[in-house]
Amino acid sequence: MEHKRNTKQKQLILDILTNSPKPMSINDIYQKVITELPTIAKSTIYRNIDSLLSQNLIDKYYLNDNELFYQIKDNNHHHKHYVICDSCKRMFDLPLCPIHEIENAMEKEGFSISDHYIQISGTCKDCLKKKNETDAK
Amino acid sequence: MEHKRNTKQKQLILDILTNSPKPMSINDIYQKVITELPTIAKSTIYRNIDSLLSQNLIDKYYLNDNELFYQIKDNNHHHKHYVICDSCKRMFDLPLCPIHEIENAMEKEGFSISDHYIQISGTCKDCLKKKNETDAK
DNA sequence: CTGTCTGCAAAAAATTTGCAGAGAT
DNA sequence: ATCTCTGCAAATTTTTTGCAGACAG
Repeated sequence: MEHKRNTKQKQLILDILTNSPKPMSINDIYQKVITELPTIAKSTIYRNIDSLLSQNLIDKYYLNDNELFYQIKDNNHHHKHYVICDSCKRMFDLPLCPIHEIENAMEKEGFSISDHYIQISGTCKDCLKKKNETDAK
Repeated sequence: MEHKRNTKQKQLILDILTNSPKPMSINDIYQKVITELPTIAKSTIYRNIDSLLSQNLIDKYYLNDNELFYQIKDNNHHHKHYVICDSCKRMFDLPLCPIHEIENAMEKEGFSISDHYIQISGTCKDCLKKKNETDAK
């Protein structure tokens, strides 16, 4: 069995994802990486993202537009519950997780759940405030 | 303002999506279309899918793997609640919609919700049954 | 008729792969 | 020392675009 190694390229990608307040696309990551490692090849990004996914260190998913996004796996969010502000793109916590009720209901009907994904979008308190201030002018 | 026209290509794509019990990828659609219209160009599929999306006749979303899927818009599901069987890819109804509770809690905290999306995946009753029968052999 | 839509071919964009050398363990 | 990872270039795959003719309204 092959053994995954730690390289500065991989570590850098992981650091960038760890410090990003929001999910990043391959291009987001690439743009950020080349400021520190200008000679890196894009294929290295692809290969490391695959590697990190298979090591279960990051999550891959899909936002509203046409791109895949990657984000560090957050142990407090192994259920994928996202709340995203349309305006500032920050992500917030779901105040409650309703999935267990659903799970119970569905398993009663004979469906075995392996995964779930909840994404809620809207405008956060801060952006609403800004918006109101602008409108008032 | 340009006016959208109805062509047999577009109608065929819409019919195929209407009659499909499950979401289809661009390739799924293309493979199906060429059995009736062998000379159609793939770019026509892309263009018509864009057109149908902008007419709000279909929904676009993302399943577990790396592909975009399209599905006819179902008026009973304007909230995007999907339950998908990993095995047969059929889609089922959510037995209950928990979003209103969450909505209340979040709006209390000052977040204004514009959209939400719930996807639950797993194995359906039928596929579980098949699986058990196979395992038993 | 007036434009939009189509098929084709070509272009552009995104992702994957082969390889020889660099670097991690 | 071994074997994985990297950068580069090329190959492949996916999506978009330009154009002249077809065809819907």
